[in-house]
Amino acid sequence: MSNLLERLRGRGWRMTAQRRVVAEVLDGEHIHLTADEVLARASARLPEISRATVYNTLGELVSLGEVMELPGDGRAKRYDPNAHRPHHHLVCSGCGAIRDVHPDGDPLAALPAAERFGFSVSAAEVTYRGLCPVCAAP
Amino acid sequence: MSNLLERLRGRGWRMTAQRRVVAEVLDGEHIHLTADEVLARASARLPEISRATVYNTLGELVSLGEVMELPGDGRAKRYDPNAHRPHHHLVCSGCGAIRDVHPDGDPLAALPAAERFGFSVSAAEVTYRGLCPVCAAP
DNA sequence: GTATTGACTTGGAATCTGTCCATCGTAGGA
DNA sequence: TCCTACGATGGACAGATTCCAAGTCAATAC
Repeated sequence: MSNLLERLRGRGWRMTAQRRVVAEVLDGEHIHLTADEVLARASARLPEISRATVYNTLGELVSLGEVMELPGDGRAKRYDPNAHRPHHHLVCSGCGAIRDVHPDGDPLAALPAAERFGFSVSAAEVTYRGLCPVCAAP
Repeated sequence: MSNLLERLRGRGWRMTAQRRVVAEVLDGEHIHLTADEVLARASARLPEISRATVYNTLGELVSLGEVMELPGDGRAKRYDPNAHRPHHHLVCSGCGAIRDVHPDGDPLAALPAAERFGFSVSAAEVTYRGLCPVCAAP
């Protein structure tokens, strides 16, 4: 992600302090923050950043393909910066922790033509559910 | 689903007109209604039913494992009554139409132990995305 | 059949997410 | 350095869901 800012600048993105901070907050592995969490972390570095700007910037990063939007299991969507490397997600039913995972094979291949209802199917997202070591312990 | 009411009664569910109507509304194949749509259809049969009751009843059906909750691609969650028969979903990126599908094999098997991070993984949900025949036609 | 009681329902307020908009500020080119 | 178009701001707004206090009723016991 360190070169994300370079890439964005190369695409004609106007660089501002706010956008830089949002991009920095999303840097790392197994990061799956809600917009509100992004706002909280960004505010710690740039207190005057506004909620609208966080939403705008996240929306732009998503449509640029740099960030993946995950349908929230609870209410809020989560934002995953590893959009350039295809992966799926493993979610703890107890505490909600999320890990990026890489299953074998292509899940798309498992859907027979007879089950496609004439759709042109282009992608498959897999969500695995279970209990993390901590929540499974009691 | 016709025996859903029997099963619920057997589990000690207190049967009320409201709960019966909500359960009836969810009867069928390829049913994926939002809470608001459930309310609208339930109101047609029982005009005085309240929104809160619909949410309460849907929440109970979900925690009883009778109904599956689908994270809404747009805003509102959708409720799928076929929870007793495992299946996955095919969603049209154009119009949002949803079909129940049954891929070959068990997607759980595709996740190697090394990718499970110590979780006890118990389920996998697959969402296929593509364009339905109507939306694919230019 | 009637009384009883605790679970269920109600409707409106509150909350949580996310979007919109008019105005102000500023990055980056001239 | 100056301009200007694009970005940021914050407050209003909207949609979805949850909360709550008060009223209602299904199921059980008598």
